[in-house]
Amino acid sequence: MKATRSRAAARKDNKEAVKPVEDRIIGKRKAAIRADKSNKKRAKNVTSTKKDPNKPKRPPTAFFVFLEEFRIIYKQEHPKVKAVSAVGKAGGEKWKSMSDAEKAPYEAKAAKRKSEYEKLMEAYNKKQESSDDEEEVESETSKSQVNDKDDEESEEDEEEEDEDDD
DNA sequence: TTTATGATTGTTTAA
DNA sequence: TTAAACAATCATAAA
Repeated sequence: MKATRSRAAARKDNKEAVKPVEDRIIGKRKAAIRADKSNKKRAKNVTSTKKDPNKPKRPPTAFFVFLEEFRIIYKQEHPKVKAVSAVGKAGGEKWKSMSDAEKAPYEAKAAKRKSEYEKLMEAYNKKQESSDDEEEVESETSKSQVNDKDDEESEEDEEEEDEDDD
């Protein structure tokens, strides 16, 4: 019921309602987002901008980076839990419980991701410039995934920075 | 089969 | 500056 038209209505509603930001509005937002997102996955964009042929996705925030690990741990302790919301709630709670020092490593990682994101953005911008008239033929249907199995990204620059002095 | 949804917080972005 | 949108996950439900 909330889906479909809700996605548009929700967005508008929120705007008109102008409700507090930290009131955990969620729920509706994501619902709308999800709908749009899925749509964009197959189509193009959702709103704003014009069209992103291959716009880089936003880098995970420190919280998300932490969540990635937390999810694994959570699953280990709760192998029966299959709800994504469960991990989200638990992760969020823990995240708030963590200190800045604990989040530091996660933030560092997120920062790094962001760095790459900026780089991708540059390329993306360039592409837009190039695509000016050139209709980017999206042959994703054809290409899809060739699966070259070249996935070797063992470039793990490990930077162990244990800064616990405090 | 495929897409949407749910829940978390942080970052990003557009106006 | 502000408010909204979006980032991942994954099993399940609905169309």
